[in-house]
Amino acid sequence: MIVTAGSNDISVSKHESMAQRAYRIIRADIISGARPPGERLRIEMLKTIYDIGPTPLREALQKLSTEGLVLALEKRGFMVSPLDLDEFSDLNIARIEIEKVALSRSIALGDRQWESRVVAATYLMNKEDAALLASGNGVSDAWEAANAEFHATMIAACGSKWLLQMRDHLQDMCERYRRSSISQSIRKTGNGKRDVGKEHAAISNAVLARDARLACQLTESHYMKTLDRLKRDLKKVTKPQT
Amino acid sequence: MIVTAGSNDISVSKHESMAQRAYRIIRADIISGARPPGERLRIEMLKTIYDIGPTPLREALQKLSTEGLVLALEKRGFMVSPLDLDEFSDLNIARIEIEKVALSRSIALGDRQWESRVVAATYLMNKEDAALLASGNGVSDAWEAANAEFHATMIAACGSKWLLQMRDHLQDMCERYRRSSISQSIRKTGNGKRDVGKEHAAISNAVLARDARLACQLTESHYMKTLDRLKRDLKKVTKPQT
DNA sequence: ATCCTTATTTTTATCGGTAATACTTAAAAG
DNA sequence: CTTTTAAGTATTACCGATAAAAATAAGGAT
Repeated sequence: MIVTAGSNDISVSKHESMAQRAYRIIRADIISGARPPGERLRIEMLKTIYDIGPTPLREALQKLSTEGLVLALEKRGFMVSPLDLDEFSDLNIARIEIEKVALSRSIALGDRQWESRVVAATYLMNKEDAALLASGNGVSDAWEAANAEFHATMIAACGSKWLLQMRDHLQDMCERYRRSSISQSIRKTGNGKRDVGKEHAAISNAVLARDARLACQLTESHYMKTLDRLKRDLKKVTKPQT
Repeated sequence: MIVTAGSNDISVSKHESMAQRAYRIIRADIISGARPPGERLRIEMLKTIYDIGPTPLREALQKLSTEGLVLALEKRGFMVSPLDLDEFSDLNIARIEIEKVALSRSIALGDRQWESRVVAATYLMNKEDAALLASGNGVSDAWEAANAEFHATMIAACGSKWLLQMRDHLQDMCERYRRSSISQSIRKTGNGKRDVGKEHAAISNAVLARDARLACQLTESHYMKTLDRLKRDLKKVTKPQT
């Protein structure tokens, strides 16, 4: 199973309703940064852009406001939620904590089948990490996919769909911050002086050794390193435009 | 600050939009059980009941479907999400795990101000527990409020609004199951042979002693006891009606 | 005679247009 | 310079039209 980076599994049905289509597309556009934080989402404007009527558009925006990606202003329409450094910290705290909980549970509950998935994901991740180190010109889409799959697999056996769903949601929220940072520093270095491959390998070993304590600790510091770099890069971006 | 049982803080504005009004009311009706699980939510029907037009109703239902309280069926409208024992377990696992994380963080980060809030909430809880034990005829609304405030206070200093928000959401989802159970056993016994007051007191002591380990353990078993009773009562209710 | 399949009818969800209402901005007067 | 008023713009909600699905009835086959 291949899981694209930070996506909820929204199946693209043939007979997709206009509301669902609008929701899916606008959501992707917000997370990718195509619709920048703070941008006002006027119905008239969206109507012409996406060629979708006002009613399904409003439904989509309402859904997105429940998720937190869109802000519904009283009698003043909608806007893409602005970026806020404090919220980013908050978001990451929640994400990392939930990830640790899920990881511990996964390690405690995972069966042989799960172990094999871990081994498989680690293998792919290892290859992609090597390729990343070799090429040196930033992360590829393949690496992104392998990375997402790697971390998703580690916690897959946690035994709670809701726990996983909340993690996915938080990850999507974080993704938007990450993209904003990347669009500035244009995916410059692979990962500075970090050897991400080593970190991934260490996590995988701890997981397979069923050492929840160590696995959590490694995962936390793994994410924290990325977080610190993002925070640095984001300090310039967090002025929401009106 | 008084927090009513398991409610998100949806402010009731004077110039509330029809969509928001619909969302708020239908949400409350679903959680309270007024709209039973599995019930189809036809727009025409809701239009006459709530005296709200079809567009804001659809917006409200879309929001609720994002939350998980309502199920959106492809080209077949909406229905109240059916009750499912497996999902209830799932939900509770997530809730308890997040609660433990938040509690640990709260104990580590809480300041004197927070301690005083803990003491205050414990005091009220203690009084309500005593009243509950004395009267013997089931939990009162005052007890419910004190209980919600008690547990909310313990984790209030966790330092992540998102963590708290996710807990609230999960709690609301659980609440619906709880209400279904209660409507059957009609709030019969206070809590069987449990002395909930003792449990609350023990949790409070562990929290004030900054013993995260013990506090988590006590909180977990505290919730698990309630959970087991609910599960027993719910085994009869979980046949979703068409 | 009964059951299954098919066609028709009725119900109902979905979507786009439109009118009314509220807000914002800009300009003019005090 | 501040305040008030008016015009323009955008949001909100209702309505009608379209299309899809469920229900029912009819016809044929076993």
